[in-house]
Amino acid sequence: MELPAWEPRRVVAMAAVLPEGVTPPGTRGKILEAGLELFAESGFAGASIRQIAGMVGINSATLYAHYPSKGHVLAELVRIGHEEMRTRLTEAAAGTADEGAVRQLAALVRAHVLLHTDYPLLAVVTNSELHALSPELAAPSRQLRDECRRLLADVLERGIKSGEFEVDDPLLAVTAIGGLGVQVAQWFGPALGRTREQVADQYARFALRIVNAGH
Amino acid sequence: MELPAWEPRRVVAMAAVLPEGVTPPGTRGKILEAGLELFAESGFAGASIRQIAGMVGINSATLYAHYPSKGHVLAELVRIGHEEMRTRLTEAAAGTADEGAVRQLAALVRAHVLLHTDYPLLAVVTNSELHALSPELAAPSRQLRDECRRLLADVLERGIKSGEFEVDDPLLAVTAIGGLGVQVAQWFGPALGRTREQVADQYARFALRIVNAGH
Amino acid sequence: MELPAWEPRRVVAMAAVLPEGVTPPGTRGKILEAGLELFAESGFAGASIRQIAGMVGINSATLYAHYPSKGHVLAELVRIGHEEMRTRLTEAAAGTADEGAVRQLAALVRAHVLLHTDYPLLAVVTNSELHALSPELAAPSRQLRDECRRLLADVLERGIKSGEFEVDDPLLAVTAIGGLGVQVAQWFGPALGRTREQVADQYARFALRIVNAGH
Amino acid sequence: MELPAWEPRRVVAMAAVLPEGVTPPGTRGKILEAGLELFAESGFAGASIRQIAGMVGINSATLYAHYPSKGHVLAELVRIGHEEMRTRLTEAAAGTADEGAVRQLAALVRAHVLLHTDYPLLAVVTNSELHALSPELAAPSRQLRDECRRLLADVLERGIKSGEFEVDDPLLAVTAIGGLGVQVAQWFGPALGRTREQVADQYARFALRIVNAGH
DNA sequence: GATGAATGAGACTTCATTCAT
DNA sequence: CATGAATGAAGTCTCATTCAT
Repeated sequence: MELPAWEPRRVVAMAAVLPEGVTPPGTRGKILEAGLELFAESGFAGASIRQIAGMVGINSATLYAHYPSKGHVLAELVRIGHEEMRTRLTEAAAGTADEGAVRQLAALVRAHVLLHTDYPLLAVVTNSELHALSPELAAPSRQLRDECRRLLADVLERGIKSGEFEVDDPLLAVTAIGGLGVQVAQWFGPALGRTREQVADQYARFALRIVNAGH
Repeated sequence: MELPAWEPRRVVAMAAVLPEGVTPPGTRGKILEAGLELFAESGFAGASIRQIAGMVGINSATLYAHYPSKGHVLAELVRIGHEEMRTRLTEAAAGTADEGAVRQLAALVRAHVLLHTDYPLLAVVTNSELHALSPELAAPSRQLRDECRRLLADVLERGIKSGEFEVDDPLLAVTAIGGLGVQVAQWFGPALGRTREQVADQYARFALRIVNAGH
Repeated sequence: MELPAWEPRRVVAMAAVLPEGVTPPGTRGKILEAGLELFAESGFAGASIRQIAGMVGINSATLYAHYPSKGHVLAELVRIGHEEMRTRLTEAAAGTADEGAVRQLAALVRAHVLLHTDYPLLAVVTNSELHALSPELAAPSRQLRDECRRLLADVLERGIKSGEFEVDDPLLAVTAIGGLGVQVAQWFGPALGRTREQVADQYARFALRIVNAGH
Repeated sequence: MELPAWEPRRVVAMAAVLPEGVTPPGTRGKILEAGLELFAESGFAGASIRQIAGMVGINSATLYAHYPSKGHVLAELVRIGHEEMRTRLTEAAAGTADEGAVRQLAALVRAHVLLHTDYPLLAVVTNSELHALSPELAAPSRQLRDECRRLLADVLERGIKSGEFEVDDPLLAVTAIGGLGVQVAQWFGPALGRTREQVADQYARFALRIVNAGH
């Protein structure tokens, strides 16, 4: 097996893409995209307001006409990331509510993985920079995050109750499955030679095996 | 299922512990431990030389009598982390060389997980701050990291060849399994209510299921 | 004797009141009042154009439709303050032109004190922020100020010549008497428990004693 | 009477002199002196850290090796000023404790005036920039200030009780007398053509007249 | 009149690092 | 081995002001 070269960077992907419809118009949106790229690459502390402004092509003071502080730029990114996650997972759960836990878990994991293949930068920032926010700025995102964890835990519980899943330690299982998707953002890219769908399907199968579905 | 409260911090663990026998004596060692704690909590860019010195109880200028730069402190931590990983994985592989791929994979995953339960701060720094190092300082660690990935990949290939494992996409499987352990560092702690052994055993089972061992 | 608590603020009074008939109508007047309050509290350098605009409820750019610069707001306040002083002192002098120097000095000091009890914020700004103006903007106010000092000096000279006053050092006397009133603006307020008239009468007596009237 | 030209500056004096024995040695002392001059001339908000550093001849960052913030420089100046005032007034009161209230009041006013002729810049900063300090930094100075006001009030009460003074409104009298000295700092200088002793003696006589001593 | 966006300058402060002692 | 003092660069953010709309 040939292992692709591993790069000591935070993310492999490069394009700072935000979900459709959420990017504010004009300068405000450009600031958000520049912040996304720089926060993903260097972390919140490692990215400077001047770098962001420079990437946008504005004076660094102009940034403050759009966001009251560097933290607010991160907060908006983190909020967008968490809302997209909540939307996608909720839709996945809702779309399979009438089906068994197996299909619902698969749908959730697929959605989770696709979120990370589609917006790897956003996912990295969302997952690993939340700690840099003040409690007030972090609060909305924390709540969304809890909702998502709950969603996955509920499906697991449902499958266990119905006998579809066989799990020794449900908490560890939900943690492991949730972690699977998170990691995707750090290596998914065109160099991998696999489509987003292929990765999502494969990871859904991994998740089903972890819970011993079809035992 | 009750989900433990999720905290937006980089690590749950608190004690800045380094593997036995590798901590330099005296001030040099204290600097390393302080750096470990601060880099884990705030990242390389977010931690300052004065914070480190303050935690050690020395003047920030004194730090330069022990390390030539802030980057060298991180580099030593990252090197220690990678060497510990290499050592543990190599020993796990060597100790099961005469057994089947199933037992060898289990041993590798157990070792990988235990590395992250035993040195969560070091693991976080090792995994997520390597990008902050210059290529020269990062080079030794990159090589160790490749060795470890190779180790895991080889076991997988062996198991596939022997028919013990049944895997659609070996690369994704090795990636997923490797990622399992990495995540452990971010949430393992006493509040979890599980011992390191319990987590390691469980995760080893997850890995075996992912490769469909005992199909 | 119970000393009222001393507060390290520039003024005790709070209402930003301007003399009747001099406040420009509309936004222009509101800017002037906001500037008065902020310059009195924080000084010219310590108050920002945005604070002023915020207090008025307009955009900071709008301020420039009414005044060409921050300095011009201060200049107008300082001019108003000096003109009010000149008006009041001139009237006091004119109203007692036919009486003796004793009554004229009393009238002048009373007027001076009442000016400071009635417009303490304006007096503070007028007295202590003139230095922040460019020479051109400060020139008109400097002239008014000289006129007022001249007015007081003339009464003193008259009283000395007539034998009503007995003064060792006229310059020091006029300086001390002038300084008496200036200080009033910094502590006069409702908490003092004395009316403006009481303070004015008392200070007039102090002035007469300083010049040894009725020796 | 010829009135000396009045300058719209905060102080007439120029030399940034601190009381003997209180100036810290080396750079720390030079920073204090530069801060004294600039705060007196432009106020706390109007003087910049770079101006101070420039006047000392150091990089602005170096200032922070000696004082933790701009506010701490002002706080030390204000403290020195208040301590010098307390020392001088206390000595004046103590040196005349065995004499009558008349001589004690004269001694106090003389001391107060001389303080302002000797350290006019320090007096201006001490009197008019205390408001710029945070409550914590201002606290020590506020206490000293209260002590001094109490000292003057006590002498007045003593003189009233003994019949040496005849005062309608003691609070206004103590306020007026205290204000006399404060103003001195703003105009005393060589151009005045009077020595410090002459001004102090004259002002002491003014004070005694205000309280109607020798009626 | 009023505004949002923009800017160059500069505010205070912290950064990693150096060096004489 | 340790330090205090120093520095140039850079940090985040606010300043007064301008201009097209």
